[in-house]
Amino acid sequence: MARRGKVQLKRIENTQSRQVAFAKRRKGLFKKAHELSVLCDVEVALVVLSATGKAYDFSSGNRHNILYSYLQSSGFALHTFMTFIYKYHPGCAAPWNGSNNLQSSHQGLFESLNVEHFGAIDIIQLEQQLEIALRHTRDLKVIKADAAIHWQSSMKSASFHVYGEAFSLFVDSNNNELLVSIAWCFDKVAAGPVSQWASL
Amino acid sequence: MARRGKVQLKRIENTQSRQVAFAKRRKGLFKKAHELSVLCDVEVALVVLSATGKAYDFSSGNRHNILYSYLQSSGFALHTFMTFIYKYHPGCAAPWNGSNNLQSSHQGLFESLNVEHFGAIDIIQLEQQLEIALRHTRDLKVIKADAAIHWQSSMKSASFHVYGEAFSLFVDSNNNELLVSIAWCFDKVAAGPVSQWASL
DNA sequence: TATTCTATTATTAGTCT
DNA sequence: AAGACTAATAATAGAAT
Repeated sequence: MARRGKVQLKRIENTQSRQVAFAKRRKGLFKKAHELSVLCDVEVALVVLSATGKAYDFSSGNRHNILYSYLQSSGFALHTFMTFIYKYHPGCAAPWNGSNNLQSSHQGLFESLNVEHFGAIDIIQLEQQLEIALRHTRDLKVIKADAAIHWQSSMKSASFHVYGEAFSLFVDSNNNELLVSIAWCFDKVAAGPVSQWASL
Repeated sequence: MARRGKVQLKRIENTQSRQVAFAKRRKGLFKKAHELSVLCDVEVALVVLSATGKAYDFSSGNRHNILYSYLQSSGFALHTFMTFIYKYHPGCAAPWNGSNNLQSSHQGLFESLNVEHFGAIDIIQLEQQLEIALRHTRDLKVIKADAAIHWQSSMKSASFHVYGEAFSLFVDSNNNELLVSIAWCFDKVAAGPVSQWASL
């Protein structure tokens, strides 16, 4: 026989029924999401996280997808974190037990990782891992960035990188000030008199 | 009469039919998403972006929602951007035509914004606005950060802020190197010999 | 543009393999 | 646990308003 009445909108208490319902309804929901995106030509992003932590995602395919763009836009920060942590604290970043995409891409060298090829879920899980790793790393106070300041005597300037951004220290010949700038910012972001610095 | 046959899975070409279908199916999809989250006790996050750029979202209510956490986790970067752009280029960040939450929270001072109280869509739209504003600002090359380097003669160090992070310049008394560090990082992140700097 | 109507298709809970 | 069946409910295309 089929169902006796309409479904009540509350948690299905029987575990087995709940799991079966989850599989069926999840499939239905994803189908509907896909249909909506195609029929109505709109962007859809959908993430379902099971009680056991397994994640399922859907996003309408093109690169203009809002969630995709959003994750993409944070890709820079993510890549920076990845490189930074893996380089200086590889142990923390090790336990990748996420989705297949992630594991197959994790071929030892994070520098070669192309975040574009990850799905939304990979990135979310990766970032969560990295946050844990970062917190742990900060607690241990063991981060070391060995990137040296590069001196350019001819330019009377020095450059270094932090967070993936290129910073410059240089002397303003007009007022003899020490300036700090970011590569893309053509004005000083911080300044102080060279005289005081020289007296250190 | 009702429909004649099963629906074809392809873009509905008639604009009016497409818009009606969008309204109906969107409502249906959100209902299904809600049902799934309640019946099966799972997390669901759903974002739909219409062709005209209007965003609709759903996420199962609790704070452990994966999308919510994700957006939450990027709150720092967002807040930094907000503060930075509003402070130095308020005109760019002005046209807030997003959801109600955002407008009601936008009471003049961005410093007091609490990103936690925003919904997913608010944050996505806000970040998009900020990205446009930032790109515009970079193009015009008009960003000026007037934060001065603060010299502490007694500490033989100087500090400045970029991207909301506190940086320090100081001299390592052991090897007479100029060091750059970030506040939370207790080791140097970049270093160079003072002798070379002094000769500038 | 939004809502109602209704014939029809679509989904799915319970059941059985 | 995964799929097939089926009666029953749910969703919705097209039309009217």
